[in-house]
Amino acid sequence: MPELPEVETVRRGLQPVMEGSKILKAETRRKDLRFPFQKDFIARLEGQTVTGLGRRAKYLMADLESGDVLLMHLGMSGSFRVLKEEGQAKPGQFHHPRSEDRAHDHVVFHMSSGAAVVFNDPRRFGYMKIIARKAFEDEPLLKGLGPEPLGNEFDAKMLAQSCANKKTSLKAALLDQRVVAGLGNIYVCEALFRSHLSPRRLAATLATKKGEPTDHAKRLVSAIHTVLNQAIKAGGSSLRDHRQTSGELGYFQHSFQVYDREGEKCQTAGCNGIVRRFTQNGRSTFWCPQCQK
DNA sequence: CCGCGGGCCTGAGAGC
DNA sequence: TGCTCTCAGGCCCGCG
Repeated sequence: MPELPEVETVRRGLQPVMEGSKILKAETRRKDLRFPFQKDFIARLEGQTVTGLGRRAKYLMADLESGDVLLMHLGMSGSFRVLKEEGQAKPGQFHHPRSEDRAHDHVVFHMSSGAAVVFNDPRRFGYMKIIARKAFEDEPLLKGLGPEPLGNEFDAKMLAQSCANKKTSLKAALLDQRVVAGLGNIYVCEALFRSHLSPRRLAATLATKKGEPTDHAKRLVSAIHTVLNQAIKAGGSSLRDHRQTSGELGYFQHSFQVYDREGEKCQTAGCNGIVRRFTQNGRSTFWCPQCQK
């Protein structure tokens, strides 16, 4: 499911019920997600106050007063729901609006704010890991990540430099989390479309021979900013699994111009192209061959 | 080091 | 109705 806008939407939903609140009880309902839970997973969470809830790329990070950080990744199908605890008398019991989903509720945090925070993940590509804040710099999961696409350091110059020596397509480069961290298949397709750049173009063409950013690089960075900001504002894109923590759907999928729109007319003004689909590095690419060059 | 393809899982939808 | 096949928003790992 989730790319940066979906993860950011989830972060904003969890923040009010987690930040400044204590984890009274934590439950894991199986021994693993993508990886086995650490043996001391529960012990390091229970009794801890969450001092901050942040995001890095597609990771959620809960800072704990102990100095630990709870790292959470939604994989392909992970989602969080915020539910109201039904009563102090029955810890572990909470109201669930979609009872048929209970089979994939794998983790629950019972917060002192009165919220039950439930992690659901049918495919279990998601995972949670607790790391010490001191060891943050060395964390292998985070170590190679490139810049935040909405951060100050990500600009045309930086993008051009990191693409300059790449031997791969622009599509593959943008999906590479070492180049820019947080984009996935949907937003790469949409950003390329909005900047009229072909997904097949060589990534290295974003830089001149002197390593300066081309106008293409500037257009692309600007399209990435626009599409991510609009998607966050829309609560993300709900194709299958993504939900806001309230259970509401995101609605940016209605604003897709190419993703999942094979065969439809190109929306670029004055273009009479048709949206096409092909496979690049094992993933579907949607684009308009007419106006993306 | 880099780029690519396989594999990890479950579920939805298409086609027969 | 039900089976089989394909595909899905991500990313680690091993190979060449």
